[in-house]
Amino acid sequence: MARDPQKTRDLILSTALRLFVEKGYFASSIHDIRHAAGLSIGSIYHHFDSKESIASAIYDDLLGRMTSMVEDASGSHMTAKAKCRAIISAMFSMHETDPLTVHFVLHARHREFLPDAPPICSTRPFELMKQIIEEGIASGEIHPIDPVVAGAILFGGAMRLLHLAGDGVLSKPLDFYLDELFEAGWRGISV
Amino acid sequence: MARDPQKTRDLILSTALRLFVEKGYFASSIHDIRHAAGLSIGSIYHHFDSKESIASAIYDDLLGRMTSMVEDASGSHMTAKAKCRAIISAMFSMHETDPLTVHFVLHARHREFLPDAPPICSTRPFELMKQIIEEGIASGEIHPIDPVVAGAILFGGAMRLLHLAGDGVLSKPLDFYLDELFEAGWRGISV
DNA sequence: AATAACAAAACGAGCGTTCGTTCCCGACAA
DNA sequence: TTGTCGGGAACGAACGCTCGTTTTGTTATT
Repeated sequence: MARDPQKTRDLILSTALRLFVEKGYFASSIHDIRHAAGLSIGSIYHHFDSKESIASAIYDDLLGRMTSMVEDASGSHMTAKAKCRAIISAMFSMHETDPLTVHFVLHARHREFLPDAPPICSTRPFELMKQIIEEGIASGEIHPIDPVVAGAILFGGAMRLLHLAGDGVLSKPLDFYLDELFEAGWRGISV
Repeated sequence: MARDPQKTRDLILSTALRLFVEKGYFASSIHDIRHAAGLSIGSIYHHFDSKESIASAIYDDLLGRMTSMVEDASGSHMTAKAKCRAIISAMFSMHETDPLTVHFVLHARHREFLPDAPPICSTRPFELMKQIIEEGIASGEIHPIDPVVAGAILFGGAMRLLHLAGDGVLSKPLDFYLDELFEAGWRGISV
């Protein structure tokens, strides 16, 4: 086995992520991860304190990536409309390149095995989305309705599609639906 | 203990549902249910074959209730718009009277502990919703976009709100948002 | 030589489940 | 009325097993 600590650590994380998504957190034992990664129990516990800390590391990593994705999308556009579209587009293409990550962040019941994690809707990326909506209302781009409702229509619809894609019930790739989805969602909440 | 088999059975189911929602399926042991319900292990296994069959019974029950709810809402209205609104309204009021059930059907990763259950989006109630959307497109009420997209906008937004309500992050009761939500969603997909 | 990295075996708690037993109550004969 | 059966319901100690974790031993690197 390659004696490269960083590589081993990443191997543990990616293997665990794959198993967690495929079979769920509780149905994936440390021994399963050991076997799938071709490592030993000792090696895994050398790099991580516990099974929970593996899940925690995965969660932190993907939350970080999602945050920077939303920040990028938000920072490189001026209008609320362009920002929202960029966010949804980025989430969709993230699903193509890294479906496991998106699946994990959307489907996994993190609070069930990460009891100390805050509810996902109060994490940074979701706070940013809410903020963009509020600015759009303030600037007159978006109907003066409750920001929660506007967010639910626009991003809730996108998440629903991500869910369906994760369950493998969509016949087309996600990008195929992007234009229609965003237009319909935006028409619903724009002035 | 009251020697009424039906009462005991219901007690097991309601207790299990509460624990499953509160702590998750895997974190709730049969012994926990035994303790919370004030029963014995033997009694529980007298009424159910296994822990999984308890979850299965809960799942079947709520899926049945959801199906009849959607069928009622669909049958007592003529237009797609009225049907969709009735469905969302019924789901919202179901959340008020029986939040645990809604939480279970929306949040729980059923496939994780009910491996033989079909994906929830291919169950009866969700098929019915899809069908209503398709009829609305055929009759000219709804924009001729992909039915998947229309469904995601309208029902995905509602489900997002149900999620948020389940996480306890909404300041108002769900009914408060119903009008705004449905109007925005419908404006997004109607002609 | 010292230390980080990995391997393998073993551990003990807790899980879902089993099973022999007890309890309760209606049926029915004496 | 009384007694005694039958059987469904409830009980709970105990089992086998899997889990996450710890301990101990080996290899590689500096």
